[in-house]
Amino acid sequence: MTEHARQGGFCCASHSGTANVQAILDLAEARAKDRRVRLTPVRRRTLEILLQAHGALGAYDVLERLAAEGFGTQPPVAYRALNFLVENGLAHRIRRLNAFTACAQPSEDHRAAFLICESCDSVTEAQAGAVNAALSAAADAAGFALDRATIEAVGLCRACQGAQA
Amino acid sequence: MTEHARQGGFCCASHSGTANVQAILDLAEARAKDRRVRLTPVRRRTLEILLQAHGALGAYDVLERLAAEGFGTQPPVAYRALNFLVENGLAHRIRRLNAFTACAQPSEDHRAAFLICESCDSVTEAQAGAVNAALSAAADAAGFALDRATIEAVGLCRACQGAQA
DNA sequence: GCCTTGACTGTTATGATATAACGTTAGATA
DNA sequence: TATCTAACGTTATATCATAACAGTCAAGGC
Ligand SMILES: [Zn+2]
Ligand SMILES: [Zn+2]
Ligand SMILES: [Zn+2]
Ligand SMILES: [Zn+2]
Repeated sequence: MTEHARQGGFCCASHSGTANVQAILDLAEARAKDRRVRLTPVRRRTLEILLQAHGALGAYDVLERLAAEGFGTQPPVAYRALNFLVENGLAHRIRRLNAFTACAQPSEDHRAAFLICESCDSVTEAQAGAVNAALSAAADAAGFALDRATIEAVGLCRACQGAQA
Repeated sequence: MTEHARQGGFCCASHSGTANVQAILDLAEARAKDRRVRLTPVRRRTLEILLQAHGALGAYDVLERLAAEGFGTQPPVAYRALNFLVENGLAHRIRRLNAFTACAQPSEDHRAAFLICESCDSVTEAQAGAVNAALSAAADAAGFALDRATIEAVGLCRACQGAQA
């Protein structure tokens, strides 16, 4: 699901180097230590899979890859690893796509918004400070104690606007 | 799914009168005429079911009620009616709950945000003008052509804050 | 009026997403 | 090493959603 064609060795800039991936994996290790949770092999590998993915991946996509590498073959294997990553701020769940994506800025305590392209299914993580502030205000006005929020925008990414849809 | 207990004849103020329900049904009729679409019996009844519901209803909940009243018994019956209502601004889909809810302000061209209570599963439709403005700005900054958005907040409603969670 | 046409309904069948429950394994702790 | 718990992998099942097709109905052209 939601995987776009690659062109040559790498599909795009954000996947053309391992430097960034490595940095995030290092950060994940550090955070796990910090929080006294374990970044086990399945969990780590799941994060790598998300980081290397083009766009968000469904749980069953992740599972397929894990199974091919000798990890478990059944859905809970993928769901557990993905939920771990989400709980620890290393991945996000994109509800509109029934999919997951690695967090692009795991070092920040950000509440992200996602920009989902209807044409190519790409998912971009946007800065959502202002959006969350506005949402907090709206929640306050309603007497609602806001914990967290899902903010997902649908439209056309820059690339697909040129090619239109 | 997501149905809370009722207490006596009616569960709460928003369901204690038919006046508002009737007004919305009338508005739905008018809008259908306007748009040259048909508010058929299943569709109308589906809207009524949502309006009378306590919180959001899953498609299969709606289906169960429809089937009991002599409409079709299979999932597409419910999904089609629900999709019609959503497309015509008479209902909203709550992705976090895999559920649907009648629009509380169908007369406005609003882009709604939803406040979902973790404790009682109630869903409140909040004014989201400012939130959408902020989201538009974030999308612009990313070169993203925003079409529409899903904004769902999770937390505690006013009533459940008192009773804590 | 009556026929054409497209929208609507209902069905069967299947696909896609997600979790419950349980026995086993492996890390941490003492 | 003994013990305890988190994590893993499995089976089984629950839940959500759509594809495809046949019969029905209502609006618009003649
Ligand atoms: Zn993130
Ligand atoms: Zn695109
Ligand atoms: Zn609404
Ligand atoms: Zn509540």
